[in-house]
Amino acid sequence: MSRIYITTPIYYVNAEPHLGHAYTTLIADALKRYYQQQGIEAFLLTGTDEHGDKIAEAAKAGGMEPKAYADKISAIFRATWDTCGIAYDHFIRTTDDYHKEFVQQILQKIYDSGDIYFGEYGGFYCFGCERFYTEKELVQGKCPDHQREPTYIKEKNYFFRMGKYQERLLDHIQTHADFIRPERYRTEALAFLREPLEDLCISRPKSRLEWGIALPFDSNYVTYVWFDALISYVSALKFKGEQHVETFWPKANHLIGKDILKTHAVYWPTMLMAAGMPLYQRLNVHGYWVMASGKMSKSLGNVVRPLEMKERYGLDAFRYFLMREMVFGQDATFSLDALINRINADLANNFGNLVSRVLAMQEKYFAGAVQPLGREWPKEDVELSDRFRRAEEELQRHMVGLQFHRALESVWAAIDHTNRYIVQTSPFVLVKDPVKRGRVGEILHHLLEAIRTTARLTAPFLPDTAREIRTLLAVSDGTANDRAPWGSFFVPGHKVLPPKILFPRIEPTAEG
RNA sequence: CGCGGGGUGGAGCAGUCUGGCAGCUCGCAAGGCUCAUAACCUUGAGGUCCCGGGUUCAAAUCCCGGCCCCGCAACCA
Repeated sequence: MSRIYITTPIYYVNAEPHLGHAYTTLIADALKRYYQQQGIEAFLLTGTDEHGDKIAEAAKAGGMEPKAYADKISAIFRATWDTCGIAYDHFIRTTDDYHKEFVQQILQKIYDSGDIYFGEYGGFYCFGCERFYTEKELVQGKCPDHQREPTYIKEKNYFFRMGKYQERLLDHIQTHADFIRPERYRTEALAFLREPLEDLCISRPKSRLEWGIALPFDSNYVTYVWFDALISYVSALKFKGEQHVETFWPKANHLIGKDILKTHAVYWPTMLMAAGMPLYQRLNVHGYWVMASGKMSKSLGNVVRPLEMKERYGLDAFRYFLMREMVFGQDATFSLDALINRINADLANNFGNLVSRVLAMQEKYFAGAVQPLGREWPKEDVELSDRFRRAEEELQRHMVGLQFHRALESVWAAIDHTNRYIVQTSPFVLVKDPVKRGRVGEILHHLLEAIRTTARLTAPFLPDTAREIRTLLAVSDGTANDRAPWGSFFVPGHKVLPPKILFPRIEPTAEG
């Protein structure tokens, strides 16, 4: 059986879940559901990144121990994904014991092989910020926060011989066109590699930072972010058993935002090489959500909280908007106007209303009982089923390339076709002629198939809606004959339920 | 010569990799339908695809040059 391993980044627990986190996690979830539907075994990982300066400071500010603070925020992330029904298979925390042990194993292994060495690092250090600044970050030679000159200090630290793997990485990216996608990010990664790679500082002295994983070969140091966070992708599988590492790791598909491209495209593969492990299969990079109302900020009150969106507009509507509106890889604009517009136009008017009108006719004309199809199908019936077949083909093609917006567009083209089919065949007119009752039954049978197929095709994106439609069709969830050919699914006499509003229209005036 | 993204009807955007009648949503105008969530369907108006060259039978798309806008200053994916 083929497999896929899908990961979100592990989210840093210095902030609560917002739009960016939600987007990555929701597409990961949709991908998993899609692949499962295709009969592919999928494993989805998410989790939280909990070590480091900022966490220790935030905890201190709140009068808490770092672990207690991390517990709190991590729980909020987990609860958010649980509430959103994210089908993750494991939730990793970098403070989990098995993770810390595995990180130390890898560090020891690379240290033993000679790719980690002890050296000296010099840089501009601001005692106010407790951090080093690069010359570029300094404003007129001063720390931008404290407006004072940093001190040049030297510090002994451990370094990873990243440069040693530059050629191998370059070669890998060049020979694997799909390793980093979309293309623009692959190009950018190749641009990073045009310059010689410097060795990577991977430690912090405990005197300066205690909240981290201790180096196994020097207890005066903790490992700095890279070896801690990135390795979680593997340690989570390790936790599930060696078998999981073997079967899923080579099929790893990371989903990340463009801000962490360099760490994932350059640091991570070289680390894997040094550890003697296979590289991940693909790095999938998406863009940013840009707020139409200005930069996301608490003072502007435009922070998008996933649970609030779920509460106000419904989870499926929110999911739909994010996946329909953003071109994977590019930036997109977020605005409530656009969200409401999508909900009303695509979900309420086109999709939801279609379900309503079909079920209403089925109820009114036949008390919900499905009618038989004739042996010969008129041209328009064949065209309708063909249109959905085409939609499915297009959807599959677009999903391979993570073109969620186009995948959905394809399904909606079929939905539009269905609305037109109703007007063309006019069952509500034919029904007035008793002689044509049989034909009305056929038309409605086809329309029920259209709805069933739409539910199946949109299930990865709109899981709750798909479930509701199955309920309305009085069909058990995820049955084996879900893929029954068009026309052979409903047994004549099977009763479907009366309509229900799937997506209420939202009056724009009522919302800000 | 910092890096990157973008400029397509009134608005917001796809399409550009892989050249083939310029497409979608909203809005606007006229009409139709009455099964449906005032939803649905049809037709129409509206475009120098930023500009200038080049390649080609054919360019929004490929090549060269130029102009303009926006991020990289975080509660970030």
